[in-house]
Amino acid sequence: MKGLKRSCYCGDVRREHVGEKITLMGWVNRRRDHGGVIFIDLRDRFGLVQVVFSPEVSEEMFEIADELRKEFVIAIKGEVIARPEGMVNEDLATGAIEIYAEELHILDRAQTPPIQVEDDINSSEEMRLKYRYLDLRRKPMQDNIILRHKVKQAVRNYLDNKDFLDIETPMLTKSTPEGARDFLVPSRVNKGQFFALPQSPQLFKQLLMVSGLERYYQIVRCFRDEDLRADRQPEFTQIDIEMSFMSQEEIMDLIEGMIQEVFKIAGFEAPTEFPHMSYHEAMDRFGSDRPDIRFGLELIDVSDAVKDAEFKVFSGTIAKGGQVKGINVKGGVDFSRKDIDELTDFAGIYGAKGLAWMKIKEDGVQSPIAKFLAENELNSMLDAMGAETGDLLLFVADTPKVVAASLGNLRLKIGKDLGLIDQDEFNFVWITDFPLLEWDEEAKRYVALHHPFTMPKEEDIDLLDKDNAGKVLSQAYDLVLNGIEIGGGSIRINNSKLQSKIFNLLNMDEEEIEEKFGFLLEAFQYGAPPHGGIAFGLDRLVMLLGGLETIRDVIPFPKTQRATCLLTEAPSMVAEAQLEELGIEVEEQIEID
RNA sequence: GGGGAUGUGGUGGAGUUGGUUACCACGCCGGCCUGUCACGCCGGAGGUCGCGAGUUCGAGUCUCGUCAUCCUCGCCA
Repeated sequence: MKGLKRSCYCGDVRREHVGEKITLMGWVNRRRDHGGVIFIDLRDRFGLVQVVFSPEVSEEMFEIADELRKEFVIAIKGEVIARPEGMVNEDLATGAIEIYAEELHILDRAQTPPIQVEDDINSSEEMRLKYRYLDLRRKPMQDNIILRHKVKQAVRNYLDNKDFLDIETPMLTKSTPEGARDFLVPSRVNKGQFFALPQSPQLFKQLLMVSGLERYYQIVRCFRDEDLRADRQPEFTQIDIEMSFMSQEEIMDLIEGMIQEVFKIAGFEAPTEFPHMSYHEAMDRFGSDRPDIRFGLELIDVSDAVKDAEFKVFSGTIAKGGQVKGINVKGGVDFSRKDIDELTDFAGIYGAKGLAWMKIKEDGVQSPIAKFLAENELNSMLDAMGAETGDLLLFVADTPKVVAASLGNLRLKIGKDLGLIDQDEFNFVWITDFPLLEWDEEAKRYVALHHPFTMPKEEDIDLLDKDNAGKVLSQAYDLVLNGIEIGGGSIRINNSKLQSKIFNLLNMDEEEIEEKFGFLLEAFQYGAPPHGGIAFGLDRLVMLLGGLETIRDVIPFPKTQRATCLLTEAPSMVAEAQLEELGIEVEEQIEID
């Protein structure tokens, strides 16, 4: 660095430094060449400052400055000068001063960057990912990274103050059934055997409770080999927490305190409202277990009103155990036929076979289905829906699952399209009282809704048999922010008999239980404390705090939707010798014409 | 595995019913300019229109296939 020592950051120079000789290092953000004088905006992580090159200060440096281009890395030494009156830049934190450069050293030259380093995105995400190191020079991206850091720091401070220990758990671990597809890692020492990367440190944190560590946390990478989405990456970061001797309510209280701390440190007002809602109520009113309750447009059940209707689409569906529900789009009477067709197609994505509609006009109800409904049926529908002149009512008749998915998502779409959502609001809700198990029609067995280590509600434990298991509720809780699940947890089973019973209900035989979870059941035989915990999706939390649309913007080096890294071009082929060492053969792709 | 959107100089976009020299902005290069800060002015370079077939006298434009990126259903305890 040419023997120079950086004396301060570009963004930190202020009026009080006037008269001082300082040394700055950074990147050339912009060059303005006025012939007789050259201005450089010098950038480092902390901001921008204007550097002036004038032949009156140094003829030699002025000539070198002529060579400077965008993204050159330079060091300059010079005096801080107060800008003359009228030349102060109010938009810049350092706008009251400028540096008259007496020394200039080019530390590294730069080719013209393929994407421009500017605040406003001027390139496709594909380009940004390929040149991520340049994309990350942009201030909005650096802000995201800094926000992420602050959130992690707030979590650490809060939990540290509450006697939690940061404890690491293995990344090379055991593949388990249930849950997401595992990423596998072949074992060279034990050919033909595989480690799995953790989907979460679930079992280890429970074992740490058995070990008596009492309060554990870890900000930890987790891996799930499933298809990607805007808010799903194959590797993501979890704030993982577990504690002993705490009830569900105590855990939720503690977590609310953590969220408040995170918001404060991230520069937001601490949220105060953390309402609770049962899973059943969430599904009923919003068609989702992660309801966005920033707006209304709730789902209303009209099954009772139409169960005997001549209209078979309604009555027939109810007879088969289905339901008919609707949403009331206030003032939606102006929706065109084309608009409604589009909504119908949208509902179809989620399995709805159709979308019935009614427009409430001055002169009565306009609807293609009105003629199939008796007057009293129509009236009780309108009554249930709270219909008024100017409203558009939309109905779906199907299984409860399809009704919830289609109307729930339709509600979100219309809420967004109509601008019913306050974008600046942070709205939390705890979802509780989840069913412990869900019947999987395809697999013909129960599957765990949360995970198989979740403690049933104490009063429901007697119901744990093949016939009634679907009715059992669990001591599980999800924290939902603005319609996105940011955390989920539960009180865990700490008793090997009960745990075995759950495994049995999940259709695991004794042999499989022993092979997959023998170590856990054994651990529970040596004095396991009551315990529970929660895990937060750090990426999603930071995304929401940053007002962003995708977690890729808060992950320095994310994968594309096809799970590749455009920067490193991973994954890639490996040398034959590497495979041989692992005892792995790759099947040739057979091409068929 | 399914549905949808997009792909045009370095970057982002426009390109009409298929029609002859593919346009704009930013960036880049050169010149001028001592107060700009998205500097300005003048000039210039830069294109296998993602790739491959097909239709046509003629394809950036139409058809089919394919690849890539994004959104999404399934999937994600």
